[in-house]
This record gives sequence, C-alpha cells and structure tokens, in this order.
Amino acid sequence: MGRPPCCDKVGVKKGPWTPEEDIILVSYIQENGPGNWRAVPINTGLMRCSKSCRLRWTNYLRPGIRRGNFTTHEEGIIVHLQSLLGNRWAAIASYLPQRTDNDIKNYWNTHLKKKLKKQQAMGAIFAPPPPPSSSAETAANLPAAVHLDNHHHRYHHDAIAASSSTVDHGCYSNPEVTQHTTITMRRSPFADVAADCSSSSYASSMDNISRLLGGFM
DNA sequence: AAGATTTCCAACCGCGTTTTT
DNA sequence: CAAAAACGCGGTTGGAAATCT
Repeated sequence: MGRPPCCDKVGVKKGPWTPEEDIILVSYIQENGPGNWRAVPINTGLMRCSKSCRLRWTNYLRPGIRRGNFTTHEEGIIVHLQSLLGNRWAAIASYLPQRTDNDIKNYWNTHLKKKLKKQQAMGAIFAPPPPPSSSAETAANLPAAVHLDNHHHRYHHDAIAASSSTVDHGCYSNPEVTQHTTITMRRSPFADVAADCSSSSYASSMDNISRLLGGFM
C-alpha cells in the first residue's frame, strides 16, 4: 500500500488568491514552518490543493522575495547561468535567493529572450561565449555576485552536471536555500518585502497582507 | 474616446522524482 | 520491494493592464 490520500480534489478552489487566504496560509506557516504541504489545506481549511499552497508561498508570500525591476547585474547572472545550465530555473534561482524560479522564468521569457535576440542580431553578444571546458575557467567568467555568495562550489557542480550528457536531472535541488528560507521566515516575514513593493494591485502588494496580518500578531 | 492589440505575470498543468506505508 | 501519494520542476495559459491605432 502507498500513502493515505491527502485531500480529495472535489471542491478545490482555483484562480487568484484572496488576501484572506494569504493571511490564513502565512499564519499557518508562521506557526508550523513551510513543508508538509498536504497538511496545509487540511489544517487551515483552505479550499486549495497542497500544490497551490506551496506555489503561492514559494513564489509570492515567502519573505525576502524581491519583485520586478531586475538589475542589469541580475540580468547578467541569469543570462550567463542560462547559457550554462539551460532552462533549469530552480537551479538558476538558487543563485539569486531574492528571486523565485517563476519570476526568473517569466523575466527570461518576456524580457531577456527578446533582448538577447536583439543584441545578437546587432552582433553584440550579451552573454559570454559557450562555457569553457574547465571549471576553473567557468568560475573566472562568473558575475561578481556569484563569487560573493557561498554557493559557488555548487555552481561548479551544477555547471558540470549541466554540461554532462549523463546528468541526473533530479539532482539539482538546493537544500541550502530551503534551509535559509526556513530559518528566515520565522521573524518579521513581510517587513523587508513590503518595503520594496510599489505596485498598487493586490496580487503585487505585500503591505496589504502585512497590514492585515498586524491584527493577528 | 474607444476598440484592438500586445505585454506581462500569477497560477495551473503535466510529468518525473522522492517519500511513505 | 512495490505501490501510491506527495513533492518539485518546467512549460504553458488566462486575463488584467498597458499601449497602440
């Protein structure tokens, strides 16, 4: 026998999240920490599937996320990593802890792909040429921020794995980042994010939630 | 000013992997 | 060990907002 079923698919809500749902989800994760997603809809009463809860948390509610306005430096990192790792957005996102894989993926598809095409058409190569054969050379071409953080050893591993034809595609999950998230989310989850947010629509506004959440804590 | 078109991004879907019983 | 569910990832899409005609 396998595991017991987590939640039936009947009556599962879809579509945009409401502020109330966000508050419920954030409050629950503050109490229990992220993970064990199948328990979230059960324990909170949210009419959402576990998948949707995880996605909402990791792509939007997770503290420390920066949204919009990618810097040219970040662009450089993304372009470079994409050329090395391919469309492995989760792996790329692990080098930009403030950005989500979904955000990077969106930014690549909507901005960078076009930009790159344009620049290549003009003969100005935005990204460095194809990855060098040795990992030492690879590291030498990295953007500064990648050197500065403590992920660079894994970067070598990812780059080598990506260039290998026998790469195991399930091996690039990033426990470091997951751990970081778990540690940082427990205190003042919205303060830094709310400060960065400038959009007026709900779906992009953190201070809505932080204000509402004030009444809970 | 209003309708048409394009852009952008939050969220869904499908699938491979991992975990649990 | 096998089976089944949960997890996590990348691709895709729906619709709101922005821009154009």
